[in-house]
Amino acid sequence: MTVRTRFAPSPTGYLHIGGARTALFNWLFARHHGGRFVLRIEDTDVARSTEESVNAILDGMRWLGLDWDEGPFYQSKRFDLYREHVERLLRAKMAYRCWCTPEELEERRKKAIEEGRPPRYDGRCRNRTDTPEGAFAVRFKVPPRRTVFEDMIKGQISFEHGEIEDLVILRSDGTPTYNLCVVVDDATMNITHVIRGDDHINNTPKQILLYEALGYSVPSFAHLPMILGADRTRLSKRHGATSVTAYREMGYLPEALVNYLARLGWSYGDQEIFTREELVDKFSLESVGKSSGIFNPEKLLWLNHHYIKESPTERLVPEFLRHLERLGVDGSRDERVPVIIETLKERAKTLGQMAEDALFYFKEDVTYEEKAARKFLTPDKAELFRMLIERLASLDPFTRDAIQDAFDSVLREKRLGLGKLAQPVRVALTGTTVSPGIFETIEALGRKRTVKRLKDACEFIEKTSSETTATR
RNA sequence: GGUCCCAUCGUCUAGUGGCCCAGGACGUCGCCCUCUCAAGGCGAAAACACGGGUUCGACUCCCGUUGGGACCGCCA
Repeated sequence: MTVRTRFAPSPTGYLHIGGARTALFNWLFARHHGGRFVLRIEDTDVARSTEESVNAILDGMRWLGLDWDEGPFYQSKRFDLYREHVERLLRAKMAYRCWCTPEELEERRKKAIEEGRPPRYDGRCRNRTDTPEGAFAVRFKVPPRRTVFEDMIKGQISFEHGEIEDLVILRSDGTPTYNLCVVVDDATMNITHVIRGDDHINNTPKQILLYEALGYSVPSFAHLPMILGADRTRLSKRHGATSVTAYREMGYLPEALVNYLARLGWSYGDQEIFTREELVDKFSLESVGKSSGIFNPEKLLWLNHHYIKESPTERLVPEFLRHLERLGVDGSRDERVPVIIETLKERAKTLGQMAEDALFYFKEDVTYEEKAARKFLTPDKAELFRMLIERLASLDPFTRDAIQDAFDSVLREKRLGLGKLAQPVRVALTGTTVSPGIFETIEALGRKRTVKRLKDACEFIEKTSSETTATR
């Protein structure tokens, strides 16, 4: 039998980091076994589901490269199928009508909690023979025994049915509920392995009971440990960015996120970096851990940095331009872009940061950081800058090696170390004391701008030195 | 509160009874390299929750305690 897995998000928000990992593990498992990966949208809660959310989820999946073989299927389009199944259970007396209203149930629940009893449905409509007027829900009759199943990650798990209440499978408005839909869908879509978060463990016995009642074979289950925030509670908005989209917007690479998510809960010896192919090749549920993991943004950042460094420059160009644009710079027609990226690759942890760091290359005028200017743009530098301008003007080709030669010749003549010239030039060109290596910076900035900025710096020096003399 | 799940450095983890006075990675700290910042190299601090068993021998097996988490809906 070929492996079939599925990812079944409910479209009530964006693709969450936790959801993305569930999707990834399902995808990896299917791909590893040469199986099929199915996408299903669980939108039975019509009120909370939105199309916008569906699109966000699909976009997120595509961006991460999690392609699906079938779907997306929408539960909202399969209501007839679910109702048929409910009918079947009703006819077999495995389910019954319940006329208790949500308000009554809520009241009983409250009372039960107050009296210290478990807040469970008391089954009062179970053996009811009359058929009152009004809307009714349908409940599944949970048989009195225990259910044991073998979880592929957690091992054997067992539940005493006394703990399970007769669950509603059809609401009084005629719409089916989650537990029924999942079972009907997974069964009719021939899902062989249900891989999902372990927050679903408590639903599993109910679902197994439904499979059995409906005469379907029960799939294998694998419950993934949760991803927690730094405070060890379920990862949520309070822990910072949790949507896949947000990471894309910040300039993370999908391969970094995929690699990070794969390693959160799964491991392969001491290996940290995995290509997509390696992941598919090496993934197995046996090496998925049982305990929940805390989302660590620092490590994700490290991986992102790694992938930025390793990516071919062409790969980064379009994304880089996008981030530049958000900062108000159109670099699309600037042929220096690849070279500029080269200078920044090694030090940018995100593409967003790379764009920010690249801003000085594009600005018309440099604004000096006050402290930097005071320290490095001192009167003695004007002469050095002029010598440099002269030599740079005649360089051909204008490459980092040639630029270094120009520096060397000035330095030799003046008997100075590189440090004495590099920092002032850096300030003149970028306005700050931090930038890529000075030769590559100049090469990427280009001759015209370099010369212009050095000249501007000379003017600045003259102006400030005359001011200080004047105040003396 | 009930049910279920979980428990190795701050974090992700390796470890499936002797190879472990516990290995790797992120982060942190120090040193080296150096035109700044990074990158890179080298090094350091840092963990088997606790208590009982089982065993010649437990991080590894069993039980309990403690701690953490999830779920308890006519949400999914």
